[in-house]
Amino acid sequence: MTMMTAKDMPRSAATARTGCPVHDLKDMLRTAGLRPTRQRVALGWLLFGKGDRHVTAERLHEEAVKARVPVSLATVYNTLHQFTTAGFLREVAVEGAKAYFDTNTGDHFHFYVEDQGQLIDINGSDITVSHLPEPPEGMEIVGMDVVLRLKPKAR
Amino acid sequence: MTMMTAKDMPRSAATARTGCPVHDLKDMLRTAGLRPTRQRVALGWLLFGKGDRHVTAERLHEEAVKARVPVSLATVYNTLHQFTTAGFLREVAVEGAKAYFDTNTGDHFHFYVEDQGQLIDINGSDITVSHLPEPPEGMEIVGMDVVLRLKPKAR
DNA sequence: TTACGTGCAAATAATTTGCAGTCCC
DNA sequence: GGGACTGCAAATTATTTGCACGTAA
Repeated sequence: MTMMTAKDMPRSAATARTGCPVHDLKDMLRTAGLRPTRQRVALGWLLFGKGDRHVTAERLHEEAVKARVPVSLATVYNTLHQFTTAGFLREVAVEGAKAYFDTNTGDHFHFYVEDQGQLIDINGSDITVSHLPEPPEGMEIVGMDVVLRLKPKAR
Repeated sequence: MTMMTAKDMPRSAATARTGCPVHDLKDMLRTAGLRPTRQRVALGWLLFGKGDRHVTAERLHEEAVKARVPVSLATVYNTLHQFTTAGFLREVAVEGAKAYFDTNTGDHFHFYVEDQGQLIDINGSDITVSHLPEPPEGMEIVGMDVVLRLKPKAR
């Protein structure tokens, strides 16, 4: 492994599909061995229905409640982890205790606005990481995180 | 900003000094406006006395207790954050709720062994990140994290 | 029907905070 | 001596778990 750019990255699982979104979602879930329950379909709809997103469990829970899909916070956590295990989401570690989940499942890069706790995708950039070192014996690289931390410019 | 390699990175604050280590430590603290209390000197000693390290608050607390420097976990947290604010440490976000503190304060790169929660410096490597994108208007890039996640090789 | 899911509330884990007592300058 | 520092315990925050009940296949 030596080189990788943002352009190589796979897109999110949902955008690869066509046809009836709800039907596709159910298929997605079944393929992963997950029953397409009301909650999972609703959360999947919120997550994959509008392009790439970054959410915390708490924010997704708020959204679901607003969308009149009452679901417990615990189930949101369960579902996010099931989706992650299934490969529909990727967990992004940025700082502190908050876990962010990203619908763009490939290795890719982020801006992180420290003061707002906001994650921003770096898309279609020429950003390149080269000369990756060999992993230690018996290990393999399973992912790469690149986070550029932002702050308001001092003036 | 376009290019940056591990070789450009500054070393840790402590290794830049010479002479009596304890004296230097106290100087370091005073310079940062921190009183050189017993606990802070002891923690500084543990942190900067043996080259670059990565610690969690909990591990450092264990070490301090073993080294017969009883200090409360709360004070360890306080001290780690004070050192970070002063620029002696850098916080590394890798995953979950754990915060790692690194005595190497420059932007640099890590391996992270997911199963063991272990951080490994990538030192003296040719790893290069180029073509960094411009930050959004009014923002500036204040740091970069690159984490390569490792797992035991499947065989 | 029946195993898988869900919701709730309680349990954990990591970290922070309030405050009374202690220590450096 | 006085404000900065520390330790303890309680409070927060983010997340997980146990278990009775509900529901998709």
